[in-house]
Amino acid sequence: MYRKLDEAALGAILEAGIAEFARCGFQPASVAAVAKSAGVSVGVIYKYFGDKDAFFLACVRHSLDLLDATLREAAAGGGPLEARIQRLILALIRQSRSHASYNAMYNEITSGSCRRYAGTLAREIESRTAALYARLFDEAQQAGRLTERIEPQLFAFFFDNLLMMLQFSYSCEYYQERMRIFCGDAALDDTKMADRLTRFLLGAMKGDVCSISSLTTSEPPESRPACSEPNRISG
Amino acid sequence: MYRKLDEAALGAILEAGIAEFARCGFQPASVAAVAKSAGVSVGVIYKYFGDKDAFFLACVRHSLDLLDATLREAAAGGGPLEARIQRLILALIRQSRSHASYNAMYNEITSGSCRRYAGTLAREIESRTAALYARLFDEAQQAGRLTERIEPQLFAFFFDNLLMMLQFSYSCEYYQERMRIFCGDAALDDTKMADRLTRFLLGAMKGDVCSISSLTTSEPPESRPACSEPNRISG
DNA sequence: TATTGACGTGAACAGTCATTCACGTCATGT
DNA sequence: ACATGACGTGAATGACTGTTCACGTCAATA
Repeated sequence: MYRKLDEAALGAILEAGIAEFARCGFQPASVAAVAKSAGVSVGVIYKYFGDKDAFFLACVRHSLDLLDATLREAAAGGGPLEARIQRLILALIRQSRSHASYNAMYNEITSGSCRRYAGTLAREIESRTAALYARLFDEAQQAGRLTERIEPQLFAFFFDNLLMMLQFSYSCEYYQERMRIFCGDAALDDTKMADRLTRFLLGAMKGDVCSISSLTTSEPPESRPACSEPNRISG
Repeated sequence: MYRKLDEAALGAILEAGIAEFARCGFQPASVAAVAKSAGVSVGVIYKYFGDKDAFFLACVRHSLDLLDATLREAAAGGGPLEARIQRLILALIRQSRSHASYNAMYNEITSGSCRRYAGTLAREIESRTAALYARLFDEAQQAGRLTERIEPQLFAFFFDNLLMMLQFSYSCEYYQERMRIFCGDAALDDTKMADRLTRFLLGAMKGDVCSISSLTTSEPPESRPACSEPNRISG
Protein backbone atom coordinates (compact mmCIF):
# COMPACT_ATOMS: atom_id res chain seq x y z
CA MET A 1 0.00 0.00 0.00
CA TYR A 2 2.90 2.39 0.54
CA ARG A 3 4.36 1.98 -2.92
CA LYS A 4 4.26 4.54 -5.70
CA LEU A 5 0.86 4.62 -7.36
CA ASP A 6 0.69 2.65 -10.55
CA GLU A 7 -0.72 3.80 -13.90
CA ALA A 8 -4.16 2.40 -13.09
CA ALA A 9 -4.43 4.26 -9.79
CA LEU A 10 -3.40 7.53 -11.41
CA GLY A 11 -5.94 6.88 -14.13
CA ALA A 12 -8.62 6.37 -11.51
CA ILE A 13 -7.73 9.69 -9.90
CA LEU A 14 -7.98 11.45 -13.25
CA GLU A 15 -11.31 9.79 -13.96
CA ALA A 16 -12.61 10.87 -10.59
CA GLY A 17 -11.37 14.38 -11.31
CA ILE A 18 -13.09 14.48 -14.68
CA ALA A 19 -16.34 13.35 -13.10
CA GLU A 20 -16.06 15.97 -10.37
CA PHE A 21 -15.14 18.84 -12.70
CA ALA A 22 -17.93 17.80 -15.07
CA ARG A 23 -20.39 17.72 -12.20
CA CYS A 24 -19.57 21.13 -10.69
CA GLY A 25 -17.19 23.10 -12.80
CA PHE A 26 -13.66 24.07 -11.92
CA GLN A 27 -14.00 26.26 -8.86
CA PRO A 28 -16.74 24.40 -7.00
CA ALA A 29 -15.03 21.07 -7.54
CA SER A 30 -13.52 19.83 -4.32
CA VAL A 31 -10.12 18.18 -4.28
CA ALA A 32 -11.10 16.30 -1.16
CA ALA A 33 -14.16 14.90 -2.94
CA VAL A 34 -11.99 13.72 -5.82
CA ALA A 35 -9.58 12.04 -3.44
CA LYS A 36 -12.37 10.32 -1.57
CA SER A 37 -14.05 9.12 -4.74
CA ALA A 38 -10.74 7.80 -6.05
CA GLY A 39 -9.96 6.12 -2.72
CA VAL A 40 -6.77 8.05 -1.98
CA SER A 41 -5.85 10.89 0.35
CA VAL A 42 -5.74 14.52 -0.73
CA GLY A 43 -1.99 14.48 -0.24
CA VAL A 44 -1.30 12.29 -3.26
CA ILE A 45 -3.15 14.62 -5.60
CA TYR A 46 -0.86 17.43 -4.50
CA LYS A 47 2.23 15.20 -4.62
CA TYR A 48 1.50 13.97 -8.14
CA PHE A 49 -0.13 17.00 -9.74
CA GLY A 50 1.09 20.04 -7.83
CA ASP A 51 -2.06 22.03 -7.24
CA LYS A 52 -5.70 22.14 -8.26
CA ASP A 53 -4.98 24.09 -11.42
CA ALA A 54 -2.39 21.64 -12.65
CA PHE A 55 -4.65 18.75 -11.72
CA PHE A 56 -7.45 20.28 -13.75
CA LEU A 57 -5.22 20.61 -16.81
CA ALA A 58 -4.10 17.01 -16.36
CA CYS A 59 -7.74 15.92 -16.33
CA VAL A 60 -8.49 17.89 -19.47
CA ARG A 61 -5.52 16.40 -21.27
CA HIS A 62 -6.35 12.91 -20.13
CA SER A 63 -9.88 13.24 -21.48
CA LEU A 64 -8.52 14.76 -24.67
CA ASP A 65 -6.49 11.66 -25.41
CA LEU A 66 -9.52 9.45 -25.21
CA LEU A 67 -11.68 11.81 -27.25
CA ASP A 68 -8.97 12.01 -29.85
CA ALA A 69 -8.96 8.27 -30.20
CA THR A 70 -12.72 8.15 -30.74
CA LEU A 71 -12.57 10.92 -33.29
CA ARG A 72 -9.66 9.43 -35.17
CA GLU A 73 -11.30 6.04 -35.29
CA ALA A 74 -14.56 7.47 -36.57
CA ALA A 75 -12.81 9.62 -39.16
CA ALA A 76 -10.42 6.90 -40.26
CA GLY A 77 -12.63 4.70 -42.42
CA GLY A 78 -12.91 5.56 -46.10
CA GLY A 79 -16.02 5.54 -48.22
CA PRO A 80 -18.11 8.32 -49.67
CA LEU A 81 -18.05 11.69 -47.94
CA GLU A 82 -21.69 11.42 -46.91
CA ALA A 83 -21.15 8.12 -45.17
CA ARG A 84 -18.04 9.42 -43.43
CA ILE A 85 -19.87 12.43 -42.09
CA GLN A 86 -22.76 10.33 -40.90
CA ARG A 87 -20.40 7.87 -39.27
CA LEU A 88 -18.62 10.71 -37.47
CA ILE A 89 -21.89 12.14 -36.19
CA LEU A 90 -23.15 8.81 -34.96
CA ALA A 91 -19.85 8.07 -33.26
CA LEU A 92 -19.96 11.43 -31.47
CA ILE A 93 -23.52 10.88 -30.31
CA ARG A 94 -22.69 7.48 -28.91
CA GLN A 95 -19.49 8.69 -27.33
CA SER A 96 -21.39 11.56 -25.70
CA ARG A 97 -23.86 9.13 -24.24
CA SER A 98 -21.28 6.71 -22.92
CA HIS A 99 -18.69 9.25 -21.72
CA ALA A 100 -20.94 12.10 -20.71
CA SER A 101 -18.46 13.46 -18.16
CA TYR A 102 -15.83 14.07 -20.80
CA ASN A 103 -18.08 16.29 -22.83
CA ALA A 104 -19.60 17.95 -19.81
CA MET A 105 -16.08 18.86 -18.75
CA TYR A 106 -15.52 20.52 -22.13
CA ASN A 107 -18.51 22.64 -21.45
CA GLU A 108 -17.01 23.62 -18.12
CA ILE A 109 -13.77 24.59 -19.82
CA THR A 110 -15.61 27.24 -21.76
CA SER A 111 -16.94 28.82 -18.59
CA GLY A 112 -15.82 32.00 -16.94
CA SER A 113 -14.09 30.33 -14.03
CA CYS A 114 -11.67 28.81 -16.53
CA ARG A 115 -11.08 32.14 -18.22
CA ARG A 116 -7.34 32.07 -17.63
CA TYR A 117 -7.04 28.83 -19.59
CA ALA A 118 -9.27 29.96 -22.43
CA GLY A 119 -6.48 30.81 -24.83
CA THR A 120 -4.24 27.86 -24.07
CA LEU A 121 -6.96 25.23 -24.02
CA ALA A 122 -8.80 26.54 -27.07
CA ARG A 123 -5.59 26.27 -29.04
CA GLU A 124 -4.80 22.86 -27.60
CA ILE A 125 -8.25 21.41 -28.15
CA GLU A 126 -9.58 23.05 -31.24
CA SER A 127 -6.61 23.39 -33.51
CA ARG A 128 -6.56 19.69 -34.25
CA THR A 129 -10.16 19.41 -35.38
CA ALA A 130 -10.05 22.85 -36.98
CA ALA A 131 -7.21 21.84 -39.27
CA LEU A 132 -8.74 18.44 -39.94
CA TYR A 133 -12.13 19.82 -40.93
CA ALA A 134 -10.70 22.72 -42.92
CA ARG A 135 -8.68 20.26 -44.99
CA LEU A 136 -11.68 17.98 -45.42
CA PHE A 137 -13.85 20.75 -46.80
CA ASP A 138 -11.04 22.26 -48.79
CA GLU A 139 -10.67 18.98 -50.63
CA ALA A 140 -14.41 18.70 -50.97
CA GLN A 141 -14.53 22.11 -52.54
CA GLN A 142 -11.79 21.29 -55.01
CA ALA A 143 -13.65 18.13 -55.91
CA GLY A 144 -16.72 20.23 -56.60
CA ARG A 145 -18.57 18.73 -53.66
CA LEU A 146 -18.79 21.94 -51.64
CA THR A 147 -20.41 25.12 -52.88
CA GLU A 148 -17.94 27.81 -53.90
CA ARG A 149 -20.01 30.39 -52.12
CA ILE A 150 -18.63 29.55 -48.66
CA GLU A 151 -14.98 29.51 -47.63
CA PRO A 152 -13.91 26.03 -46.45
CA GLN A 153 -12.74 27.35 -43.05
CA LEU A 154 -16.07 28.98 -42.38
CA PHE A 155 -17.84 25.83 -43.45
CA ALA A 156 -15.62 23.85 -41.07
CA PHE A 157 -16.51 26.30 -38.31
CA PHE A 158 -20.26 25.87 -38.80
CA PHE A 159 -19.76 22.14 -39.07
CA ASP A 160 -17.89 21.93 -35.78
CA ASN A 161 -20.42 24.24 -34.13
CA LEU A 162 -23.12 21.74 -34.97
CA LEU A 163 -21.05 18.82 -33.74
CA MET A 164 -20.20 20.53 -30.45
CA MET A 165 -23.81 21.37 -29.74
CA LEU A 166 -24.80 17.84 -30.57
CA GLN A 167 -22.25 16.48 -28.12
CA PHE A 168 -23.40 18.81 -25.36
CA SER A 169 -26.98 17.89 -26.14
CA TYR A 170 -26.24 14.30 -25.25
CA SER A 171 -24.09 14.93 -22.20
CA CYS A 172 -24.98 18.11 -20.29
CA GLU A 173 -28.24 18.34 -18.37
CA TYR A 174 -29.17 21.78 -19.59
CA TYR A 175 -28.61 20.93 -23.22
CA GLN A 176 -30.37 17.59 -22.85
CA GLU A 177 -33.44 19.33 -21.58
CA ARG A 178 -33.18 21.89 -24.36
CA MET A 179 -32.96 19.18 -27.01
CA ARG A 180 -36.07 17.55 -25.61
CA ILE A 181 -37.90 20.87 -25.87
CA PHE A 182 -36.86 21.30 -29.48
CA CYS A 183 -37.09 17.77 -30.74
CA GLY A 184 -39.36 15.81 -28.43
CA ASP A 185 -38.87 12.10 -28.83
CA ALA A 186 -36.87 12.54 -32.00
CA ALA A 187 -33.91 13.18 -29.72
CA LEU A 188 -33.99 9.61 -28.49
CA ASP A 189 -33.31 7.98 -31.82
CA ASP A 190 -29.58 8.26 -32.46
CA THR A 191 -29.77 6.98 -36.00
CA LYS A 192 -32.50 9.39 -36.93
CA MET A 193 -30.66 12.32 -35.41
CA ALA A 194 -27.45 11.41 -37.23
CA ASP A 195 -29.38 10.95 -40.45
CA ARG A 196 -31.10 14.32 -40.27
CA LEU A 197 -27.98 16.22 -39.33
CA THR A 198 -26.19 14.56 -42.23
CA ARG A 199 -28.92 15.69 -44.59
CA PHE A 200 -28.75 19.17 -43.13
CA LEU A 201 -25.01 19.30 -43.71
CA LEU A 202 -25.11 17.85 -47.18
CA GLY A 203 -27.71 20.42 -48.15
CA ALA A 204 -25.51 23.15 -46.76
CA MET A 205 -22.53 21.76 -48.68
CA LYS A 206 -24.38 21.78 -51.93
CA GLY A 207 -25.40 25.35 -51.28
CA ASP A 208 -28.36 27.31 -52.45
CA VAL A 209 -27.43 28.79 -55.78
CA CYS A 210 -30.60 30.80 -56.00
CA SER A 211 -32.43 33.40 -54.03
CA ILE A 212 -29.58 35.14 -52.32
CA SER A 213 -29.23 37.83 -54.95
CA SER A 214 -31.15 40.30 -52.85
CA LEU A 215 -28.95 39.95 -49.79
CA THR A 216 -26.11 42.07 -48.67
CA THR A 217 -23.14 40.24 -50.06
CA SER A 218 -19.56 40.76 -49.07
CA GLU A 219 -17.09 39.66 -51.71
CA PRO A 220 -18.80 36.41 -52.73
CA PRO A 221 -16.01 33.90 -53.35
CA GLU A 222 -17.30 33.09 -56.81
CA SER A 223 -20.19 33.96 -59.08
CA ARG A 224 -22.59 31.27 -60.13
CA PRO A 225 -25.10 30.75 -62.91
CA ALA A 226 -28.40 32.52 -62.40
CA CYS A 227 -31.15 30.86 -60.52
CA SER A 228 -33.74 28.86 -62.35
CA GLU A 229 -36.38 28.84 -59.65
CA PRO A 230 -38.99 31.32 -58.50
CA ASN A 231 -37.08 33.74 -56.42
CA ARG A 232 -38.60 34.13 -53.01
CA ILE A 233 -41.65 33.84 -50.96
CA SER A 234 -41.93 36.28 -48.16
CA GLY A 235 -43.20 34.62 -45.02
CA MET B 1 -29.94 57.70 1.13
CA TYR B 2 -32.02 55.67 3.58
CA ARG B 3 -35.00 55.41 1.28
CA LYS B 4 -36.17 52.31 -0.53
CA LEU B 5 -34.06 51.63 -3.60
CA ASP B 6 -35.61 52.82 -6.82
CA GLU B 7 -36.00 50.88 -10.05
CA ALA B 8 -32.73 52.21 -11.41
CA ALA B 9 -30.72 51.12 -8.39
CA LEU B 10 -32.22 47.64 -8.50
CA GLY B 11 -31.41 47.52 -12.20
CA ALA B 12 -27.82 48.46 -11.44
CA ILE B 13 -27.58 45.62 -8.92
CA LEU B 14 -28.91 43.15 -11.46
CA GLU B 15 -26.49 44.43 -14.09
CA ALA B 16 -23.62 44.04 -11.65
CA GLY B 17 -24.84 40.54 -10.88
CA ILE B 18 -25.01 39.59 -14.54
CA ALA B 19 -21.47 40.86 -15.05
CA GLU B 20 -20.21 38.92 -12.04
CA PHE B 21 -21.97 35.67 -12.93
CA ALA B 22 -20.79 35.99 -16.52
CA ARG B 23 -17.24 36.57 -15.34
CA CYS B 24 -17.00 33.64 -12.91
CA GLY B 25 -19.98 31.37 -13.07
CA PHE B 26 -22.54 30.82 -10.37
CA GLN B 27 -20.62 29.36 -7.49
CA PRO B 28 -17.42 31.41 -7.70
CA ALA B 29 -19.38 34.65 -8.05
CA SER B 30 -19.16 36.66 -4.85
CA VAL B 31 -22.22 38.45 -3.52
CA ALA B 32 -19.92 40.93 -1.78
CA ALA B 33 -18.24 41.74 -5.11
CA VAL B 34 -21.62 42.36 -6.72
CA ALA B 35 -22.63 44.66 -3.90
CA LYS B 36 -19.39 46.58 -4.08
CA SER B 37 -19.57 46.96 -7.84
CA ALA B 38 -23.17 48.16 -7.59
CA GLY B 39 -22.29 50.55 -4.78
CA VAL B 40 -24.56 49.02 -2.16
CA SER B 41 -24.03 46.84 0.88
CA VAL B 42 -24.43 43.07 0.85
CA GLY B 43 -27.43 43.44 3.09
CA VAL B 44 -29.68 44.94 0.43
CA ILE B 45 -29.10 42.05 -1.94
CA TYR B 46 -30.37 39.69 0.74
CA LYS B 47 -33.22 42.03 1.69
CA TYR B 48 -34.40 42.41 -1.91
CA PHE B 49 -33.63 39.02 -3.41
CA GLY B 50 -33.57 36.52 -0.55
CA ASP B 51 -30.41 34.55 -1.16
CA LYS B 52 -27.76 34.00 -3.79
CA ASP B 53 -29.83 31.43 -5.66
CA ALA B 54 -32.84 33.69 -5.94
CA PHE B 55 -30.59 36.59 -6.93
CA PHE B 56 -29.07 34.48 -9.69
CA LEU B 57 -32.49 33.61 -11.06
CA ALA B 58 -33.46 37.28 -10.93
CA CYS B 59 -30.37 38.15 -12.95
CA VAL B 60 -31.16 35.48 -15.52
CA ARG B 61 -34.71 36.70 -15.90
CA HIS B 62 -33.63 40.30 -16.13
CA SER B 63 -31.23 39.50 -18.93
CA LEU B 64 -33.88 37.37 -20.61
CA ASP B 65 -36.19 40.35 -20.91
CA LEU B 66 -33.60 42.36 -22.74
CA LEU B 67 -32.57 39.47 -24.98
CA ASP B 68 -36.18 38.86 -25.80
CA ALA B 69 -36.60 42.43 -26.91
CA THR B 70 -33.62 42.20 -29.24
CA LEU B 71 -34.83 38.95 -30.70
CA ARG B 72 -38.37 40.15 -31.18
CA GLU B 73 -37.21 43.32 -32.84
CA ALA B 74 -34.92 41.46 -35.21
CA ALA B 75 -37.58 38.90 -36.03
CA ALA B 76 -40.36 41.42 -36.38
CA GLY B 77 -39.61 42.98 -39.77
CA GLY B 78 -41.13 41.34 -42.83
CA GLY B 79 -39.47 40.73 -46.16
CA PRO B 80 -38.19 37.56 -47.80
CA LEU B 81 -37.21 34.66 -45.57
CA GLU B 82 -33.55 34.94 -46.56
CA ALA B 83 -33.38 38.58 -45.57
CA ARG B 84 -35.14 37.86 -42.29
CA ILE B 85 -32.71 35.12 -41.40
CA GLN B 86 -29.75 37.26 -42.28
CA ARG B 87 -31.14 40.15 -40.27
CA LEU B 88 -31.62 37.88 -37.27
CA ILE B 89 -28.06 36.58 -37.48
CA LEU B 90 -26.58 40.03 -37.81
CA ALA B 91 -28.64 41.32 -34.91
CA LEU B 92 -27.47 38.43 -32.72
CA ILE B 93 -23.84 39.01 -33.62
CA ARG B 94 -24.06 42.70 -32.78
CA GLN B 95 -26.00 42.05 -29.61
CA SER B 96 -23.38 39.50 -28.54
CA ARG B 97 -20.65 42.04 -29.05
CA SER B 98 -22.41 44.85 -27.21
CA HIS B 99 -23.92 42.81 -24.37
CA ALA B 100 -21.30 40.12 -24.00
CA SER B 101 -22.12 39.50 -20.33
CA TYR B 102 -25.66 38.48 -21.11
CA ASN B 103 -24.56 35.74 -23.44
CA ALA B 104 -21.67 34.71 -21.27
CA MET B 105 -24.14 34.23 -18.45
CA TYR B 106 -26.19 31.92 -20.63
CA ASN B 107 -23.13 29.83 -21.08
CA GLU B 108 -22.75 29.68 -17.31
CA ILE B 109 -26.34 28.57 -16.94
CA THR B 110 -25.54 25.45 -18.91
CA SER B 111 -22.73 24.52 -16.55
CA GLY B 112 -22.69 21.85 -13.90
CA SER B 113 -22.85 24.22 -10.96
CA CYS B 114 -26.29 25.31 -12.20
CA ARG B 115 -27.43 21.74 -12.58
CA ARG B 116 -30.38 22.17 -10.24
CA TYR B 117 -31.81 24.88 -12.49
CA ALA B 118 -31.20 23.03 -15.73
CA GLY B 119 -34.75 21.83 -16.18
CA THR B 120 -36.51 25.00 -15.09
CA LEU B 121 -34.28 27.40 -16.95
CA ALA B 122 -34.10 25.36 -20.13
CA ARG B 123 -37.86 25.35 -20.28
CA GLU B 124 -38.06 29.04 -19.44
CA ILE B 125 -35.43 30.14 -21.91
CA GLU B 126 -35.69 27.78 -24.83
CA SER B 127 -39.35 27.12 -25.21
CA ARG B 128 -39.98 30.56 -26.63
CA THR B 129 -37.42 30.37 -29.40
CA ALA B 130 -38.10 26.68 -29.93
CA ALA B 131 -41.77 27.33 -30.66
CA LEU B 132 -40.97 30.40 -32.75
CA TYR B 133 -38.44 28.65 -34.94
CA ALA B 134 -40.47 25.47 -35.26
CA ARG B 135 -43.39 27.51 -36.56
CA LEU B 136 -41.14 29.47 -38.91
CA PHE B 137 -39.77 26.35 -40.52
CA ASP B 138 -43.09 24.60 -40.48
CA GLU B 139 -44.53 27.41 -42.56
CA ALA B 140 -41.47 27.39 -44.77
CA GLN B 141 -41.92 23.70 -45.40
CA GLN B 142 -45.55 24.12 -46.29
CA ALA B 143 -44.58 26.88 -48.68
CA GLY B 144 -42.12 24.52 -50.30
CA ARG B 145 -39.15 26.52 -49.07
CA LEU B 146 -37.78 23.82 -46.77
CA THR B 147 -36.78 20.35 -47.92
CA GLU B 148 -39.29 17.67 -46.99
CA ARG B 149 -36.47 15.43 -45.91
CA ILE B 150 -36.01 17.07 -42.50
CA GLU B 151 -38.66 17.58 -39.85
CA PRO B 152 -39.23 21.27 -39.09
CA GLN B 153 -38.50 20.82 -35.37
CA LEU B 154 -35.17 19.18 -36.09
CA PHE B 155 -34.33 21.90 -38.55
CA ALA B 156 -35.22 24.48 -35.91
CA PHE B 157 -32.94 22.65 -33.48
CA PHE B 158 -29.95 22.74 -35.83
CA PHE B 159 -30.76 26.34 -36.64
CA ASP B 160 -30.76 27.38 -33.00
CA ASN B 161 -27.62 25.35 -32.34
CA LEU B 162 -25.83 27.45 -34.94
CA LEU B 163 -27.20 30.69 -33.53
CA MET B 164 -26.22 29.79 -29.96
CA MET B 165 -22.69 28.91 -30.95
CA LEU B 166 -22.44 32.12 -32.91
CA GLN B 167 -23.54 34.13 -29.90
CA PHE B 168 -21.05 32.41 -27.63
CA SER B 169 -18.36 32.92 -30.24
CA TYR B 170 -18.79 36.66 -29.93
CA SER B 171 -19.12 36.85 -26.16
CA CYS B 172 -17.20 34.12 -24.29
CA GLU B 173 -13.42 34.12 -24.24
CA TYR B 174 -13.01 30.45 -24.96
CA TYR B 175 -15.35 30.51 -27.94
CA GLN B 176 -13.83 33.73 -29.22
CA GLU B 177 -10.42 32.13 -29.28
CA ARG B 178 -11.88 29.04 -30.93
CA MET B 179 -13.51 31.10 -33.64
CA ARG B 180 -10.22 32.82 -34.37
CA ILE B 181 -8.57 29.42 -34.74
CA PHE B 182 -11.22 28.26 -37.16
CA CYS B 183 -11.85 31.40 -39.15
CA GLY B 184 -8.85 33.67 -38.74
CA ASP B 185 -9.68 37.23 -39.65
CA ALA B 186 -12.97 36.24 -41.24
CA ALA B 187 -14.38 36.28 -37.73
CA LEU B 188 -13.92 40.02 -37.51
CA ASP B 189 -16.24 40.93 -40.34
CA ASP B 190 -19.78 40.75 -38.98
CA THR B 191 -21.44 41.20 -42.35
CA LYS B 192 -19.38 38.49 -43.94
CA MET B 193 -20.05 36.08 -41.10
CA ALA B 194 -23.79 36.75 -41.26
CA ASP B 195 -23.74 36.39 -45.02
CA ARG B 196 -21.95 33.04 -44.97
CA LEU B 197 -24.08 31.59 -42.22
CA THR B 198 -27.16 32.66 -44.14
CA ARG B 199 -25.87 30.88 -47.24
CA PHE B 200 -25.11 27.82 -45.16
CA LEU B 201 -28.63 27.79 -43.76
CA LEU B 202 -30.34 28.43 -47.07
CA GLY B 203 -28.41 25.55 -48.58
CA ALA B 204 -29.47 23.33 -45.73
CA MET B 205 -33.08 24.41 -46.17
CA LYS B 206 -33.06 23.59 -49.81
CA GLY B 207 -31.62 20.21 -48.98
CA ASP B 208 -29.55 17.83 -50.99
CA VAL B 209 -31.93 15.74 -53.00
CA CYS B 210 -29.21 13.47 -54.28
CA SER B 211 -26.48 11.28 -52.98
CA ILE B 212 -27.97 10.12 -49.72
CA SER B 213 -29.40 6.95 -51.16
CA SER B 214 -26.52 4.93 -49.82
CA LEU B 215 -26.95 6.06 -46.24
CA THR B 216 -28.74 4.39 -43.43
CA THR B 217 -32.11 6.02 -43.54
CA SER B 218 -34.70 5.94 -40.84
CA GLU B 219 -38.20 6.56 -42.07
CA PRO B 220 -37.43 9.41 -44.49
CA PRO B 221 -40.29 11.90 -44.20
CA GLU B 222 -40.88 11.82 -47.94
CA SER B 223 -39.44 10.24 -51.08
CA ARG B 224 -38.01 12.43 -53.78
CA PRO B 225 -37.23 12.10 -57.49
CA ALA B 226 -33.99 10.32 -58.27
CA CYS B 227 -30.82 12.27 -58.42
CA SER B 228 -29.55 13.60 -61.71
CA GLU B 229 -25.95 14.09 -60.70
CA PRO B 230 -22.97 11.78 -60.43
CA ASN B 231 -23.48 10.09 -57.16
CA ARG B 232 -20.47 10.46 -54.97
CA ILE B 233 -16.81 11.05 -54.83
CA SER B 234 -15.03 9.30 -52.08
CA GLY B 235 -12.48 11.52 -50.37
C1' DT C 1 16.41 -9.81 10.71
C1' DA C 2 17.40 -4.85 11.40
C1' DT C 3 17.62 -0.61 9.16
C1' DT C 4 16.38 2.83 6.08
C1' DG C 5 13.87 6.21 3.66
C1' DA C 6 10.40 6.68 0.04
C1' DC C 7 5.73 7.25 0.15
C1' DG C 8 0.90 8.03 1.34
C1' DT C 9 -1.99 9.97 5.24
C1' DG C 10 -5.13 13.20 7.10
C1' DA C 11 -5.38 16.64 10.89
C1' DA C 12 -4.43 21.37 11.05
C1' DC C 13 -4.06 26.03 9.06
C1' DA C 14 -5.32 30.09 6.63
C1' DG C 15 -8.36 32.17 3.65
C1' DT C 16 -12.83 32.89 1.47
C1' DC C 17 -17.64 33.36 1.24
C1' DA C 18 -22.85 33.21 2.12
C1' DT C 19 -25.70 34.87 5.42
C1' DT C 20 -27.32 37.35 9.62
C1' DC C 21 -28.62 41.05 12.67
C1' DA C 22 -27.71 44.82 16.01
C1' DC C 23 -27.03 49.31 14.91
C1' DG C 24 -27.07 54.06 12.91
C1' DT C 25 -29.44 57.12 9.78
C1' DC C 26 -32.89 60.07 7.99
C1' DA C 27 -37.63 60.99 5.64
C1' DT C 28 -42.00 61.49 7.38
C1' DG C 29 -45.84 63.04 10.23
C1' DT C 30 -47.18 65.86 13.95
C1' DA D 1 -38.44 70.81 16.34
C1' DC D 2 -39.19 66.19 17.87
C1' DA D 3 -40.33 61.36 17.79
C1' DT D 4 -40.87 57.44 15.06
C1' DG D 5 -39.66 53.46 12.54
C1' DA D 6 -38.48 51.92 7.91
C1' DC D 7 -34.38 51.04 5.77
C1' DG D 8 -29.55 50.26 4.49
C1' DT D 9 -24.97 49.00 6.72
C1' DG D 10 -21.12 46.08 7.39
C1' DA D 11 -18.78 43.53 11.16
C1' DA D 12 -19.36 39.03 12.89
C1' DT D 13 -20.46 34.07 12.37
C1' DG D 14 -20.13 29.53 10.78
C1' DA D 15 -19.18 26.52 7.14
C1' DC D 16 -16.22 25.07 3.64
C1' DT D 17 -12.00 24.43 0.88
C1' DG D 18 -7.06 24.53 -1.00
C1' DT D 19 -2.80 23.41 0.72
C1' DT D 20 0.84 21.83 3.93
C1' DC D 21 3.69 18.82 6.64
C1' DA D 22 4.82 15.93 10.73
C1' DC D 23 3.94 11.36 11.10
C1' DG D 24 3.26 6.28 10.49
C1' DT D 25 3.98 2.47 7.37
C1' DC D 26 6.26 -0.94 4.82
C1' DA D 27 9.25 -2.65 0.69
C1' DA D 28 13.85 -3.03 -0.26
C1' DT D 29 18.51 -3.65 1.09
C1' DA D 30 22.41 -5.57 3.45
